[in-house]
Amino acid sequence: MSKGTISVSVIKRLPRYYRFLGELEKQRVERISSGKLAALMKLTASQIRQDLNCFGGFGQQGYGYNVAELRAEIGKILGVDKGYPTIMIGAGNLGKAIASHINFESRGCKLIGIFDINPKLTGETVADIPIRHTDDIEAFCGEHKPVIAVLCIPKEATRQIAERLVELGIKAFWNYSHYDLTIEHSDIVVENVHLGDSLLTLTYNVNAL
Amino acid sequence: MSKGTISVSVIKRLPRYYRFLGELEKQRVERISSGKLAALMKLTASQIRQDLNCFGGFGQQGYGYNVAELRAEIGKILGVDKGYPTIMIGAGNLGKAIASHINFESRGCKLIGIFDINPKLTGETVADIPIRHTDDIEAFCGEHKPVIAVLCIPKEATRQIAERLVELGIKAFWNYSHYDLTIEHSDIVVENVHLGDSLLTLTYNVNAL
DNA sequence: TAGATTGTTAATCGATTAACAATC
DNA sequence: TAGATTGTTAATCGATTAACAATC
Repeated sequence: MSKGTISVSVIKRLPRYYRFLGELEKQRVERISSGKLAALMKLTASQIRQDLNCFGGFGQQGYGYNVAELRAEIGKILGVDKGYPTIMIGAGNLGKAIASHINFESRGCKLIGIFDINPKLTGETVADIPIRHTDDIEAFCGEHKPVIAVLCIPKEATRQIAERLVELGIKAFWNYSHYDLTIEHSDIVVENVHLGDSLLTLTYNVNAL
Repeated sequence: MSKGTISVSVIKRLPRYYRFLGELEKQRVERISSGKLAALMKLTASQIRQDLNCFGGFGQQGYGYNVAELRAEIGKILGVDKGYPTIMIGAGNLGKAIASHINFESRGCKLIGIFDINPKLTGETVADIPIRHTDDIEAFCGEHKPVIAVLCIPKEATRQIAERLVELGIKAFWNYSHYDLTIEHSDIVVENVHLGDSLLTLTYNVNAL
């Protein structure tokens, strides 16, 4: 399938391709050329063809790409059907919003547990999932073997919780805490989401107007 | 101050520099060399010096950089004190979480209004700001002249609301909707936040383990 | 077949890294 | 002064774009 290692630039574009192709499929567009897709996504046709050919020849000369087929291929590459068991730590405003707002299932994840250190939240339900106390993480992980953890906790707690979760077999972190998580272990992946940085970038660009 | 146009790669690193320097300042670190900062941030010393010299010579040979001073300079470049009047459209789970979770003030923005199309939410308060009905946007903008809009609305509504806000003088969008907002007007800036894409990237990286 | 459009190689462009003279 | 570390130029690396032969 692949030809060597795929660059992170390419990987970060894949979800966007997947999204646009989903939209096209919904509009019952059967096929699309790299040129048309490029115009739609504000990329170059060249880049699209280069990107897709990292994974294989999904197109056909003189025809273009079959939308449904291409979307399915990219979905497979991304792993949208993996259903990785996922837990969330921290059920404050942000945690609750993420839990109910993000469609984990369509992104290869299945949210199966939510934990918070505040006992007052225990028993509350978010996205049909009961909030458990942080003390129960060990027992829960032992039983359900989650692979991914979403961290919606204060930055002070992040380092420590992450270590604890690695011990329990967590392989990936989707980190919303105000802390740049970098795990030393090489077989752990981290995606840091810094919403504040994103806003600050916007502010910078407003200055430039 | 600047030397020509700054590349987006550099700009996107600025908030992270600002964050790390804030942390160092809090720990009462007075000065730091590009080498030490690079080790901390997992960058190269070369890159840090290159980045900073896009804006001017903030360091001193043989000494390094004064932490507080450098942070202040970067803060000024980013515009952390601008206090751009900002409104939010959409007060669902995500909107409420963003409004209460993000410190707008420390990022050059001042959240002054929240709007939702659901009349049941009107009057509710989030982050000390009353939720208004979407119908009141025009009157509010006429009076308060907001510059930035945070969009936490469904993708179907985004295009239209954005156009309406541009008419009302909004210059920048922080867009959380499931829609790639691209404004044709050249004097409008957009920061699309696609949390779903971020999760999907994580899923891809988990597959690779 | 003729037209369209891919897959892929080559050229260009930009960003990162290395090196080192300047200087605090 | 000697040591450290910057600012900056040059070298390298990688990513994007252009071009075109292959082919549906």
